[in-house]
Amino acid sequence: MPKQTFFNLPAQKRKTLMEAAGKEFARVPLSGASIANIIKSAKIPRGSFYQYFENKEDLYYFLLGEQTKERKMNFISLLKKHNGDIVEATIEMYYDFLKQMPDEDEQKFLKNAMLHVTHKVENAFTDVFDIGDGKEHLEEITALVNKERLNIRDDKDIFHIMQIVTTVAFRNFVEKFSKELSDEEAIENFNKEMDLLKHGLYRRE
Amino acid sequence: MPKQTFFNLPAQKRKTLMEAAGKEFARVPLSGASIANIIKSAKIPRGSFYQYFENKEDLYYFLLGEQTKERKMNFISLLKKHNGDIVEATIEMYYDFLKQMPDEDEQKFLKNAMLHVTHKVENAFTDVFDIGDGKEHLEEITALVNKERLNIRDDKDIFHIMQIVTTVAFRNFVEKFSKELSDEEAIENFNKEMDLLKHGLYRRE
DNA sequence: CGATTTTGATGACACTGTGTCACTTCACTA
DNA sequence: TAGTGAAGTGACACAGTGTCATCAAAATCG
Repeated sequence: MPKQTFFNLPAQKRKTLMEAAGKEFARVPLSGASIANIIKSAKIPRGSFYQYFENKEDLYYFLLGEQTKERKMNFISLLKKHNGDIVEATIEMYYDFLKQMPDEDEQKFLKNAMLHVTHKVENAFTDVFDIGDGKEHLEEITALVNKERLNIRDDKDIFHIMQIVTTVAFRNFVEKFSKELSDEEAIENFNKEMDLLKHGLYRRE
Repeated sequence: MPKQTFFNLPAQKRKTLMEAAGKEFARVPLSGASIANIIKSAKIPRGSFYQYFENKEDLYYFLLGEQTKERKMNFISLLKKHNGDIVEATIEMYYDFLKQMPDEDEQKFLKNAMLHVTHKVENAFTDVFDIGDGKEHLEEITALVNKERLNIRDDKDIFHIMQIVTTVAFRNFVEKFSKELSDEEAIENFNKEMDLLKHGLYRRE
């Protein structure tokens, strides 16, 4: 997390800084990004950077979190819209994600993130639970889920289902970028896999 | 890929070098590893390192590939053993992987790899297809698979099923490391999820 | 053989980038 | 208006990378 100093900054300066960071992380993946470029582009001195952030990673994960925040917030409402159907909600989330695809820099940033996924990056995308107090949020989702339709014994299994669906969805994203699939191809693959998840890999007797 | 010079090296020297690399990559994740440490430990001059490898990453992915080679080779025989059942074969692969868990350095190396997974690392684990000529290998697997039991329309769907199963299996590994689960907990989670995959997330009518 | 060419070994060096720290400036309050 | 704590600043020490000119060894050839 950025230091308090960063949050005390005037909004404009904060925005400039984040834009500079976005630009640099769009240019190259985390490992290749340089603080020098960011501060040059944001026109702040080196010392200030360390006044605001622990290091490059600190800024990076903060930015990633910000960029995915809205997308994540959306899940609850999608769940309501689809009458508690987790898979359908995730499918629409996937579509939205593809459609939204914001400005070019943000797109490149995401691509870099996807191709150099760390455990932390993956969590940023798949932990739809982890907003604010994670516990409560998970409970909220659990309550919303339509259990009639699901092949589960108890509430704990909902967690596994979420896990599976988000993991496979995420993998499909990474693939879209790494294999440079068109939206159509990506969606075709994704739908096929979601279908297999719903009805099972094994044939029904 | 390492340069030819590396493969021309006497076996002993090559081994020493790989051990030194293993040690360094066990100590810290790729981004933190230093060539200086590796060459000091392997007692070779800096220039020689660049005679053998393009850079740190080159060595890293080569080492990763070597360490997982045998584990990957195993899949075909597991598939035969389980009469072409992909899920059962993958389940046994997972168990083997947990049980084998070799010397401490190799274990730490894997842990670092898992927690800082790049798209490339994930592929190293999940591309059970990609040994030697990928095309042939995939066909070999496709031929072996027992399609009677699977919920598929054509051979292309087998690919999606492999994708799903290996992705979820891989995610379970990462989780074992990141949440420091015991073997028992890890296996319980994993079995639960494999079961959901087999029979579907949706309830059978 | 000795000469020549090719291949490999070596470490000093230029360069890039990080994080720190002593010092300055600013904003606010007593 | 002096005093205090927070924020700003950039020079610097340090760590790491990749290259290159040079040397050594081995293979090839007339």
